[in-house]
Amino acid sequence: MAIQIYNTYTGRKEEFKPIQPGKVGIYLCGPTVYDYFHIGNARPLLMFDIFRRYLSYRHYDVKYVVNVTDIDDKLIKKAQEEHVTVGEVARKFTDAYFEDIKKLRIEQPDVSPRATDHIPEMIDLIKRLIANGHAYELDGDVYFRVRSYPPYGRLSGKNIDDLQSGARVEVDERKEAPLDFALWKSAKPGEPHWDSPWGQGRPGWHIECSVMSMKYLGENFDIHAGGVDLIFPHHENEIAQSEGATHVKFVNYWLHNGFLNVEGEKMSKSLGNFFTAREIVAKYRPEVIRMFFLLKHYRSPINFSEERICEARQALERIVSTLDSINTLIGVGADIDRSESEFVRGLKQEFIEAMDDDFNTALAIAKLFELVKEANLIIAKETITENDKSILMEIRETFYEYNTFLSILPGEQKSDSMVNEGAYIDLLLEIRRELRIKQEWKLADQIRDRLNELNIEIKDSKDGTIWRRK
RNA sequence: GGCGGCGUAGCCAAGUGGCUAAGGCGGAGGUCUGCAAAACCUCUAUUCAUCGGUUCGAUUCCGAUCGCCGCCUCCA
Repeated sequence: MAIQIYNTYTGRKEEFKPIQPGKVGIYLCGPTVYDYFHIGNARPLLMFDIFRRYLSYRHYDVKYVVNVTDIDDKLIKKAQEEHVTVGEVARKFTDAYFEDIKKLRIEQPDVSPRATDHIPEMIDLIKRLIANGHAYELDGDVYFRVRSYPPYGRLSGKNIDDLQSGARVEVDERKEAPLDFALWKSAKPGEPHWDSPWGQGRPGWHIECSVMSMKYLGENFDIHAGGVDLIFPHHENEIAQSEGATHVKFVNYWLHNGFLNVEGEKMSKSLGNFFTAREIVAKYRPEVIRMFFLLKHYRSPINFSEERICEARQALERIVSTLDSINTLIGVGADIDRSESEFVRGLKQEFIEAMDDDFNTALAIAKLFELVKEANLIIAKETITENDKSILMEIRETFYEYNTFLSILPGEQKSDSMVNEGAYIDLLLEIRRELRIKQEWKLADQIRDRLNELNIEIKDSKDGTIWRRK
């Protein structure tokens, strides 16, 4: 079965057929760097990174581009408020963006183009649009002539007449039509600006994505992604601009993630009901946050609350503790010959089918829990055969394999101090073991309680005592 | 007003024209244990918002109703 993807453009799931066999070009509308991004903004960054890595896992050669919008109204406003330059705002929050995605275990895109590095290309594209009648200049501004592009509204399922009657924007009287949107804006005093054939100014918001996606992925590329709120007008405008200039189909598959809500309302800066990603990642492990998102299909809205995050943490704990048990039972590095069991193979196939079906991570994760259940059943047995062991190994290998794109297992990297700490804890537990043999419960319990206060959890079992950080 | 989506157990959440409606959290029992914690196991929806229709058969398709949400303006 081939990979199926829900395409907003056609409104249905379609078989994914890359333009070039074995290769995929993906563009995601990235952050506007005027502030730290919040946990809702993290959803597309996190999910599409997983999809991109999954496609790599499925042997596609993926080129993944996520832009950085470093010039727009919000940056200008922020700079004015803080009495710094727009460049300083952009630098600060671009750095923060890269730090934050790293903390969330999101991999670097192959290309992270900045809007301000592509002004000449934007000017070129606008020139082409003017030349072929899709755009017009007005006192140093340039507008796209929506009426000149008949398919306008196709992506968002809107028609131009409805849009005009429902328009709530104050209409710029100079424009030919209310829906015409800015490609180039003349500079106001004190604003950043670039020279152009229409005087000094700056690009409109939508043009950068057309330019940068086509520059790095070609005039026609496979996948363009973003939040549902970008469907209109941003992506609609991108299509009009790009196809108006090239007369080539812009994007084959449009993917849109659902919103993250807080108590039923969307999380947004303007509503003030947001948490920055860095706040959340400081409070919960990145794996937990990833699990939280994975537990729901990317196109559905997801409700954010600490309770939901804690549920995700518990769910993840179930996986991690089973893997721990496997490791203590058969050793971390053990390598015994394995004949792939029917059971594991079946579930692996179901996992892949779930992922292939429009990236149904919620279903895929459920398959993982069925593996966990099987592993626990084996672990609980009185006698464990060699065959049992090999099944446990297969299950463990499966988790490691899928973790290459899920990144939900605890990170390997441990600092030196943590390694040392581990040695001390082992020492304490060794002493405690002696005490328990001598039935000196009081002292033994004291060690347990004190370690617990230090967030080290002790679990006694017949196979010995294991510990972990809470 | 226009367009789109959603309504599945206490909560979260997949899914399908007909076989036992996944999985997780929580809860209840049990196992293990010096005690504890943790963990594990078992159980936890005669039913899929409501009402009609199509069908041999619908939670799944169609229509209506009610409720919730998003977009139509910057927004992931």
